[in-house]
Amino acid sequence: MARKPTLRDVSRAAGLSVYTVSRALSNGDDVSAASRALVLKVARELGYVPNRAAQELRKNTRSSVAVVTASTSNYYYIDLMKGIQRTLRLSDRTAIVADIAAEGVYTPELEDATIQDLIQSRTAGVIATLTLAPHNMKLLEDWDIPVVFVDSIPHESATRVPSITTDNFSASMKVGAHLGEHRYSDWLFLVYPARWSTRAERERGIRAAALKYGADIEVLESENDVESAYATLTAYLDAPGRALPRAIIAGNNPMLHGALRVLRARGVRIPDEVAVVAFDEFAWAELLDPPLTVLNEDSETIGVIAAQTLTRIVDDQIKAELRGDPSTPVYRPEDRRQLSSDLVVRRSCGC
Amino acid sequence: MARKPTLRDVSRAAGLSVYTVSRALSNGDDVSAASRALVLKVARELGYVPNRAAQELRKNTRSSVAVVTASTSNYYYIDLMKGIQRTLRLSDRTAIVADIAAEGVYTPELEDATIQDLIQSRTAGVIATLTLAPHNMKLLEDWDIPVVFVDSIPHESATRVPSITTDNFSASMKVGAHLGEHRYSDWLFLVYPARWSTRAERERGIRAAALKYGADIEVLESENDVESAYATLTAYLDAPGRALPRAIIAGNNPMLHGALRVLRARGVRIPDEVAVVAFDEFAWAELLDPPLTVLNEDSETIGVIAAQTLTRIVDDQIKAELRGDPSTPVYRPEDRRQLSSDLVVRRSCGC
DNA sequence: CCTGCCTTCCTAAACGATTAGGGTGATGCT
DNA sequence: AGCATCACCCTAATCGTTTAGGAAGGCAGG
Repeated sequence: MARKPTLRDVSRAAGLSVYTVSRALSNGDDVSAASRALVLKVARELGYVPNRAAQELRKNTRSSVAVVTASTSNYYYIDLMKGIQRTLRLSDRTAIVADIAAEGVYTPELEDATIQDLIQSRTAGVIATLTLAPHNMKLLEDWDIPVVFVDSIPHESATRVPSITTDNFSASMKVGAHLGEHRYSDWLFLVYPARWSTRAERERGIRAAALKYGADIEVLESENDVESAYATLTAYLDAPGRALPRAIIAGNNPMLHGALRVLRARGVRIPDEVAVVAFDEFAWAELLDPPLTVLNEDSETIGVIAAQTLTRIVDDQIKAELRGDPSTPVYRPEDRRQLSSDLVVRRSCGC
Repeated sequence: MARKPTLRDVSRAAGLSVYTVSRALSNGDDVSAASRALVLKVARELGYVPNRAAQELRKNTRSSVAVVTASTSNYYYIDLMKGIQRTLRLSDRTAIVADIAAEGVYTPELEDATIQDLIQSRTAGVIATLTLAPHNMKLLEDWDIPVVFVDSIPHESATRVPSITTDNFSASMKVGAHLGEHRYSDWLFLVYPARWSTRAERERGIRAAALKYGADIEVLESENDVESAYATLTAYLDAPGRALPRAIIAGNNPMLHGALRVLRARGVRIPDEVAVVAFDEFAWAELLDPPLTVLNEDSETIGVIAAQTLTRIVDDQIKAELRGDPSTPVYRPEDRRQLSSDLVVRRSCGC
């Protein structure tokens, strides 16, 4: 198109002022039925589409929400996004995904750059899947950008910030209890670093369960990807005089994948020699060999609730601003939610 | 923060004009070293962050690229996004994901609304994973927004629009040839609808291979999700007098998932009774029972190339605009690329 | 006829950045 | 001295919207 039509073009073509055109298009009053019809007709003919940058600048509003993540290759992420997108659509907002792991590895520099970028675009709000650096939380707070954590918790200094997680402690207890009932007495917990904040509660739950059932528990930490998990577990098992554990608990999908690869490489039979259970349900679990017993945390629902919470906070901000009140986001205590989860029992646990 | 600092605030605090401040911050010349240092210091102290809406409005630039998809739950999508994000980051652009399938089902209305939304935000460009309706292509063209298709092709009216796909015909021939060499003579191709444009070439390749190896080929179409695939295949096999095919070719991940579930439910042994091969490699394929023979199409590379192509087109547009030329996107013939792919041979084919 | 009150529309000022065009001294050259 | 050149900085217009603050006309009631 030679020149993209603007409001002014429509106004000229319709013989009305930009004011009237603007009002007509935004369904405001102050416009006669005849004018409105004319404006709509002309706008359609010209193919007018409002410029959102201009709207946002003038109205001081923003329409997109950022999802900050470092684990787009984790499968639970797909369901999470599904829930988020579905919910945001209801309030005409869009999600933008900001992955702060370049080539699969998290870097603090990228986190900083990303946050800077989000502030530049004056994002309406942030949904974070991992704990953000305190100075970045400060930055977002300064700019009145609300944050909601999913499956992760904020830095301890920000205890008011909402967070939607599974009740990881209870979940881990469930996992542990199941192993305990099988009378396995020697567990290995293969887990990602504490930067992903679910780690702490999951470990606490597993340890509590081990204590309760009188099992030995070893916690083995690996970087959060399949290759690292494979290497770490292999090195662990290769240590002199080390015997196979009776049960392996995989902290998430990459840990599970690495562990299964190790067991297969060594020809270890599941669950006869080693039982396996894992956190985070995924589509193929039912078809693996053997079908996997997995903790299902319903990430789609988590996504929905997170998006609802954020939407509410943002809407409250807008209302406050209209009243002339400061637009600092207001967090409610009930925005901190822990969802329960189920153990999907299949075959890998020995059932 | 009470009031967010603007360029004017910085200029006042530094005792310089907005012009000088703007130049200093954007690394332009026309500014003394002393002033620049002062400006940077003041800007940092005030916590100034430029407002991108204002920048984009004034400079008539845009910084985000939209990925239009209807299959976020397909696993290849993860790798695709990885490639796209990684590439866009190099030119300081961000990807926004626009899913035009609500609740997993594609709707034309949502496609229209999404395109409208993209034009409102004056997206720099679009990467589409499925064929878009002709009137929407027209709209994007009117607004000079370039489009690149990945793993899909544009509507026949838009033959110049770039498209990065695997060479699906050759790929299917490879799949078929492998089955042919196993001397299987009775194939079933379980496949998604033609709305996903890879369907046509994949079917053509499979048929060609069947002809070449003298095999019988049946094409069974299902909606593009696991449940539908399961239902469709079950209904097919339950028809009176129907025998099991010797080999099943699954058109993509959801088809494969549905098929495997059916075979498991019926206690069919793979590959002894029925061999299975599938399109689209995915992480768990090596761990399934049995490990799956799969066509690997390297979606990450596809993502990278698509993003590079789009970036180049957009950059050309910007240059043209600076020269005063029309900013219609220019597509080159070599932007239509077909990538080769490998068959990852594991066990499910009978090897 | 005057007044008040709608309804409908307009003018012009924002929003926060970029930048064309112009000004001011200092410096160097003839 | 006179003049050109340069480095540095400023004023003000501009991008495409929204909206406060009228203004004009019509109508009803006194």
